[in-house]
Amino acid sequence: MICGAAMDFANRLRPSHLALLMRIAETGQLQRAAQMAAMSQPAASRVLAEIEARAGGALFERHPKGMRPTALGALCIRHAKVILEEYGALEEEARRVTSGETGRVRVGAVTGPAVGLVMPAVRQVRAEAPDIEMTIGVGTSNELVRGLVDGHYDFIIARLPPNHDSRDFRLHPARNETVSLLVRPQHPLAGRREVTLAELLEHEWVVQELPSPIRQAVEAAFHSQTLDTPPRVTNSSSLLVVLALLESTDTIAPQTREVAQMLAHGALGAKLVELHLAEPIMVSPCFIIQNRFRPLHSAAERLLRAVFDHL
Amino acid sequence: MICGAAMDFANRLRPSHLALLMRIAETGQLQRAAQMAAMSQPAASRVLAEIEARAGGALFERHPKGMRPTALGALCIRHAKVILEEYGALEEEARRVTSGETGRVRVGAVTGPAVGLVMPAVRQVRAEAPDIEMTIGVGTSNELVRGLVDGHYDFIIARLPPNHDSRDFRLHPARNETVSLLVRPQHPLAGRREVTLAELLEHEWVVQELPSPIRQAVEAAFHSQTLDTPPRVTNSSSLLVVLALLESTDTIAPQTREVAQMLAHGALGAKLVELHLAEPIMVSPCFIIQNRFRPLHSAAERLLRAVFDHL
DNA sequence: GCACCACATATCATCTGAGGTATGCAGATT
DNA sequence: AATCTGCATACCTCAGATGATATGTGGTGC
Repeated sequence: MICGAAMDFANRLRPSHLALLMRIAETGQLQRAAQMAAMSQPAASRVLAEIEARAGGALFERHPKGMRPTALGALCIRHAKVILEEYGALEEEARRVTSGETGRVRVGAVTGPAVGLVMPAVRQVRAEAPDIEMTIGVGTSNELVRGLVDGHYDFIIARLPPNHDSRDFRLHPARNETVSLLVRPQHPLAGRREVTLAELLEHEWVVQELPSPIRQAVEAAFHSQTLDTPPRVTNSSSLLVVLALLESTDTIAPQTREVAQMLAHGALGAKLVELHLAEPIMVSPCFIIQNRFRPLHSAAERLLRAVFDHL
Repeated sequence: MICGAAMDFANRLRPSHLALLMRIAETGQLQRAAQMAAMSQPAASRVLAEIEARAGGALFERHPKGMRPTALGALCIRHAKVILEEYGALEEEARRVTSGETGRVRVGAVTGPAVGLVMPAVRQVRAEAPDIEMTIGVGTSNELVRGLVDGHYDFIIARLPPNHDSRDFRLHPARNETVSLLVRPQHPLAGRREVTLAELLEHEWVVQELPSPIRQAVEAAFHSQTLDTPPRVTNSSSLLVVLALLESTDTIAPQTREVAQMLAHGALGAKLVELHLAEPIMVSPCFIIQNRFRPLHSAAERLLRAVFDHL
């Protein structure tokens, strides 16, 4: 056997070679195949000759009118079709991934921006590129930042925890958040205008535990008016607990404005109202945070742009 | 879109690249993948970097302990498996064709060698390489030579027709043929030893038409003993006619020795016997003939060798 | 016999790609 | 802090692939 030369015939067959073979088979003429491949006829002739040399036999019978595949040639062409098909599929899918038409995005956010920023952005991207798989994580800023560092999130919207070096991140301020106070419609203060904090002191409250930003914001608001903080407080971050209390008692529940509005005015039919405060309660601002050294892939980039659109 | 660079990403992905990707994914380490591919780690690193540049995104996440595929990388690997599989199949099938383990052979022969040479050779090749598809054509030398010139046969075993330029062919003498005379067992001469031609003159004969070689050989045998040719002759080349006459009458039927032996002693159960002649009747010799300028492919080469083995 | 067509061959220039070694860099481990 | 591991980068070499032009060859058709 005259081995040695044909050591790995197929591995040296590049896709362009396969394409040439197919074009020759299609047209039956080397010349046409050559000009389809944007090369000169001699070049095509030589490429074919080299392939045949490595294959160890002729792939085409030379006829005066053109070329017709031999058994070996037909074999190659049969496989070439499959291979090129697969290459095309790979190219197409890769294009869709790199162009952000498909992919997986994982975004994290604290409750307010999750409702007010991420959800609209997700809906927008979902409409534009339905093949993107988006995962929205909601948690505390600390959890989110840890998730970002671990690579669990592509980017997050959270408050900046003090214990992380901000040089590791790329930050963009998100819009300011304010706190709304939710009550049930039967609450004595419901419908009142310009409610002061002092009036709220003696009511029941259900608030997230310290050191949550909302709790901090609420307490800061009282402190800034040299008031004590409300004494009758139930601690819970559970929305379930909050809703249960709101539904059955005259409890006041602070929530970010976005969440409050969703609950009060949304299509969910929750019968809740926002108190009208004399002065707004501001929460420490959120940031859009991404890992400085981990570039976003296209799908994530796309969602991020959508988030910016909704700032 | 930053097109232009990634014009045809997949087409520049060579099989070796795909293999590298798969090895990286398998081992999770660039180094191992590199040494599996018998290359240095930096080379592998650069290859990967180039692929990623063309793909438009990272294919692997770099971890301190190694590499893990990204979504894009997993996509490529998925397709790479299919492509490499197909390349492998192509290589394997091509190897079998070029090494003559499979393929199509078309051989032609006149009756004698068809039975005595080609059939044993075919059986041998069939046993060694069952995937070779063999076609045996039987005909007159003229038909066979025409078929050889037309490319219908890879090679033939025939007598040399005078009207063809023997420089177009490569010739090998096949073994000499002799004619046997078949009769039914009840024939008066059956079992007799040293039958002379003169004794045969007045019997019935069934012989091929002139200018068939057997007819020529028979007539030449009579002429060489200054005898007339048998007068009571039925002309037919049809084996069916011959067998019908032999079965029902005391007709003498000349056939090449191979055919006669197959009929008389074969497993077919034909009740026929060969006459025992005082002097053998020689047929003009056959040649193994191939087209001088059309090289045989491996499967044909293989069958040809088998034919030579049976010379 | 001559023109024509299609493929093959020759020759040259060019450049991509594959490979090597040496070295840098970052995270992890001890 | 020092070391180890694993990948990236820089720089150089070189074979082989690519591509164009010009020319040869072997058929068909007039």
